[in-house]
Parts: sequence; C-alpha cells; structure tokens
Amino acid sequence: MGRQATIDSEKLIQALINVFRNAGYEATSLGMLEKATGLKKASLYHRFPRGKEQMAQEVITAVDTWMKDNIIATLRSDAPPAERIESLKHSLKKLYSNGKQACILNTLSSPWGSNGLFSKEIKSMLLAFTDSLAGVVSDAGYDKKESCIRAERVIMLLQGSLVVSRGIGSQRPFRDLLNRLDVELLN
Amino acid sequence: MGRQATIDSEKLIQALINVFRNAGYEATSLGMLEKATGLKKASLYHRFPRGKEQMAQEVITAVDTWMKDNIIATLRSDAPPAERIESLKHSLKKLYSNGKQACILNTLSSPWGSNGLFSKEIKSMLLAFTDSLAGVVSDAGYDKKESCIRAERVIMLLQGSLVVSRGIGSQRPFRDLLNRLDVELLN
DNA sequence: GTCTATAGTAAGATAGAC
DNA sequence: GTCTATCTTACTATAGAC
Repeated sequence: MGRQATIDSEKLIQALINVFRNAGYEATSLGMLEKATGLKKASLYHRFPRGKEQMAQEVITAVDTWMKDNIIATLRSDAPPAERIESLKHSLKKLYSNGKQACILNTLSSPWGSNGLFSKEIKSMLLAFTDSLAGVVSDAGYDKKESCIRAERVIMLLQGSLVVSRGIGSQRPFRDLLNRLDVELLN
Repeated sequence: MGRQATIDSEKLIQALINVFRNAGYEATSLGMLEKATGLKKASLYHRFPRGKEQMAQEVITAVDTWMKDNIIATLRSDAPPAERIESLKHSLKKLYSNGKQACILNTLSSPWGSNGLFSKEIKSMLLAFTDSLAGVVSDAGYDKKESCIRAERVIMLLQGSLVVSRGIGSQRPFRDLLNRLDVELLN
C-alpha cells in the first residue's frame, strides 16, 4: 500500500461543494479550493486530472446522488403524504443549513442559451424534484394538473426563499417557508 | 467641444447591465464588457476610472433608480390595487425579458457574511419592493400582517420562477406566475 | 499522495499617441 | 474620447522531488 490520503474523498468532495455553491463556478479559484480542502494545487490535480472543471463535475454528480438518495427517494416512498413532507422539511433544513447556504442549482446555472457545463444535470434535478413532489400532492387526493402546479410553486418558493434570505441577510424567509410547507402543498 | 462619444451613457450602462446580470460580478471580464459596449478597455477606464468595480456599482445604481421610478412608484400610486398589479406585470415582463433574463439581485449577491460589494443596495431594493407590494395588498383590504406575508411570498415566487426558468430552459414558469400574479396577491 | 517550484495564460489596470 | 501597447498580477496547469 502507498501513502495514506490526508483527507478522505467524502470530506474532500463536501469541501469542494461548499466552495462551488457559495461562489459559483467562475468565481471559484484553485486558491479557494486549496484553503477549503487543505490540499495544494498539485495534489488537487493528482485527484482531479482535468482540474477545476472535473471538480465541479464531480461536485454536481455528488449533489445529484445525494438528492436522489435522500429527497427523491423519500418523496416516492409509501409513507403517508404528511410524513413524507415532514421528512422533506428536515432534508431541506440540512441541505441549506437552515437558509444560510445558497442552492448550487442556482449558483452553478448559466445564462440562457449558453450551453453551460452543468445545464443538463441542473435541469434533470429540478424536474425530478418537481415530479416526485407532485406525486406526494397527488397521493393526498389532488388531481394531476393541480398537483404539478402546487409542486412547481413550492420549488419556486424554495429557490426564491434562498435568494431573498441571502439578499436581506436573514434566515427568516427560508425558515418561514419550511414551517408553511405542508400548507402550501396540501391545503 | 471635444470629440463625441461613440456610445451614449444610456446605451452604455444598459450594455453593462446585461453582462453583469447574466454572468455575475466575478465571471464578468473586461473582455466581455469590451464586446458588449464596443469600447476598448482603455476607453472604459476613461469613463469609469476605478474599473470593473465602478462599472458594477453604477450598474446597481442604475437598476436601483429604474426600480424606484418604475416598479416602486407605480405600486405606491393611488390607482386601484388591481390596476397597480396589472402595471407591475408589464414592468416585470419587460425587466426580465419575459423570463429570459436573470435577476441582477440574485446574480450579484454574495455569500452569507462576506460583506459583498452590493449587499446594502440589494437588501434595500428587496425590502422596498416587498414593502410597496404589501401596501397594494393592504389597500385591497387585507390586514397588515397578511399583506406582508403575501407580498414576500410573491417576491419569492418571482425570484424562484426566474431560477427555475433558467434552470429548465423554459420561460413557462415565469410566464405562468405573471398570469397568476393577481390571484397570488389578492386571492 | 503530497509537496515546492515554475511555466503559461488571461485578467485588471495604465501610459501615451492621436 | 478612443485607441494600441505595455505592465503587473492572479490564476490555471505541469514538472519533478520526496
């Protein structure tokens, strides 16, 4: 066996996620990634030979996996709708540090018609989230069309609450939304 | 009189706005600004001696003025609430090119606790927008607390619809929200 | 697997001619 | 007021020692 890694890939990818989602792709420098991971540039290139672009790609992939394993899977479980929503609340609270962290789907998204590096993954995650959430509303007795409207509205409220929370420097909008989640969906 | 400017400051600032709001501050390069304005670096420095930072500052100021003169002033007029909302609809449609353009309050905002360059202005604009919108709801007969909740909710829906529209590459979420604006505010 | 050192490139910013 | 040319710095990326 060769030398041990000074940071396991789990913690490593988590450090990378935190930089990219707060700064966005272009604003993220290797210097920031060095500081966040405790690894020097050359070491980062050893693990990610294609550099910054590869790091961002693996970050997006890790987020996608986390979303599927946690958010989506729970929303598609066979628990009662109210329970699934309660579970979603806790996942979102954790994911966004109760409103202090931006959403990476927002900060890594690119301008219209620019074929951004992560456009495909971002679109796919937003649609999967909306679709699985609509399923919960549908299971609670609403028809398909109304379920889709409510699900998409809650996704917009979620993204908007993070934008507003960051903009005014208060976690309140995000926290308030979480407390109203069930009402917004099932009322 | 000296030589004439090849681009008047009105068009110039508009070109700068379009770059900054689509790319964000860090990702915006002088090269992009050269292309968008048709002016060379040195000419941009002639008009904005403190460079990129000053350009972004004047961009934010211009947006702030536009918001006050259009959105806020209209929302605070003495027209019937339904008319003011209808007017808001058209302002937003124009401001965001019917959902194709991101909101500069989102793309220029900085991570939590980072004392971003534009934090003060962004917060002030979000609060003024929310407050004036709450006034409309209040004039329609709702009590103060409920008016604030509805106003903030619509601001979040607006920001969220722009995030989702960009994320999935469709103007539909933004357009749908505009069509439901009056319902969301006045029920 | 991690590091120091360095090459190469792009960005922000300035000087001076016209 | 705008330009070309240049300076300086910061960043991405690589080479090679340990």
